[in-house]
Amino acid sequence: MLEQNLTEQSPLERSTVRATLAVSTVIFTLRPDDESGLKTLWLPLVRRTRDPHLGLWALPGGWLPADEELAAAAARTLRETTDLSPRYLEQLYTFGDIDRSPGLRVVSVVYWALVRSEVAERASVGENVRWFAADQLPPLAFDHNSVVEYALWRLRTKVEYARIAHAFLGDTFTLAQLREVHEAVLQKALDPANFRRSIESSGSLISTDQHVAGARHRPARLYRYDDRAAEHDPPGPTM
Amino acid sequence: MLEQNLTEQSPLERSTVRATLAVSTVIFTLRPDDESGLKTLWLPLVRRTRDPHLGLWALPGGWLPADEELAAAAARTLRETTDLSPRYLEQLYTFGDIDRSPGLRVVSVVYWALVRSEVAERASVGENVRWFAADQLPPLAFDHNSVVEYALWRLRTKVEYARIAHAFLGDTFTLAQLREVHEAVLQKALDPANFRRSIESSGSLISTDQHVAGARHRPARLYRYDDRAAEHDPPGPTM
DNA sequence: CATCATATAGTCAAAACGACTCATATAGTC
DNA sequence: GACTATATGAGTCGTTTTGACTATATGATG
Repeated sequence: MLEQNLTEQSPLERSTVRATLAVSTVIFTLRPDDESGLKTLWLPLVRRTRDPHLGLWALPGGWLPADEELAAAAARTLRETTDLSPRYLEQLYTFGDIDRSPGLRVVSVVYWALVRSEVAERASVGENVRWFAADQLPPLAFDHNSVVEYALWRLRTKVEYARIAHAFLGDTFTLAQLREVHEAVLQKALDPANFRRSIESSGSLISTDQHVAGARHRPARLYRYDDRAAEHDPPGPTM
Repeated sequence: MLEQNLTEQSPLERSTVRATLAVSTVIFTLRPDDESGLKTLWLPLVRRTRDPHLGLWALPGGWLPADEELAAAAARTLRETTDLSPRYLEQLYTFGDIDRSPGLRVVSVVYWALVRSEVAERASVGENVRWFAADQLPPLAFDHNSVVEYALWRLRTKVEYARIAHAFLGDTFTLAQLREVHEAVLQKALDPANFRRSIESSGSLISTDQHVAGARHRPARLYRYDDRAAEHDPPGPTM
């Protein structure tokens, strides 16, 4: 940045043609599939109301204001399209291929976010905002299909070693609910006993003394995510 | 990117104050420590010849030309400061805090790179380019100290599960040389037998029928990195 | 109170891993 | 030419982790 061997003028003087910065967000939630009833990953898209790619669906996002932090811009676009606050927000990747946007050189810093399922149910939907099943997307604007694909890969790999699945749930939840999240993300069934063992050994949950009654079986204990455990998470820039 | 709900004019019209895009690169190589003789991580820095932070050392980089790919810009700054080609180059993170550069809003897409040790030995050094031991850096310009710290964390975690260590070496190398790389990066001794076992089971190397002679002991077999194995590496945007 | 369905606990073998032993092959030394 | 130092490369052993499986607990239902 501000490397001196190349730039003898200020960047604004040097070139009239500059890359433009945008921020986009891949927002995941879990909701029951219409057919199977099983929970699957969904994400909101916005319809483009201008060229390029007018009419196509695209990731929510916008130009980066010079006075707004990157993560704040991602959270804002998330709020504006879904009326939700992210339970988890992390930078995914920066996409900057020259030809990814016709005409203008656009470099997009993409974030990915997780929001709670129940809240997302009543999330705003309109003519220009719609939720799609993450693995059944139509052709999207720009390179957004591959962006989503990469975000999906990141979510699926990270859920296996990081404590992020609880971001889809409320403050307290049963192990069965947490397992349901893992199963939905990984798209495979998990053994309840083994799942319990691995979660317990990770020390990421605190067991409350509350139970959920009403079901036609032994009541399940409610757990809470252990915030103190987050201190042991990998370092580096998050959010 | 090009989100429509927010932006009713083109971004250029909308705001005269825009963020400026830069690309920087953390370039790692291995070289023997002056005292211990053990190989440690080193990286090249450039001295700032203008404000802000005039005189301080900084990561090599520069403004992003609108007609150059992000990774190409990273590789170019790498070539311009070290005269080397990267054996490994990957996007690290995009740093964009509002106050990270005084005055101007600069968003830096940072790459990290590995270059071969032997070649880096004769790499260009000058008044304004110098190599530093990665864990003994002076106070750097901007947020570059934390950038390097994050790059170091990324290198150390990734070398344990990805096949990147060979990027420090030549086309063929002994297992002892590869182990020396791992030991230098992880800063701990590794059991030769166990290291051999894990590498062999990973299937990332092809054994040649060549051996290195001259040493006062049993000659070690030379191995070659298996390019076909790279197909099984994680997907997503690389380089 | 028998039954059902899931929560929770426990078992067992295979695989992965760390620490360790030992035979092998060269170059240098006597 | 025998001996020695040294690192390669193969193998052993016990511990930990992991996946598949079995068994028990408990409230709701009829």
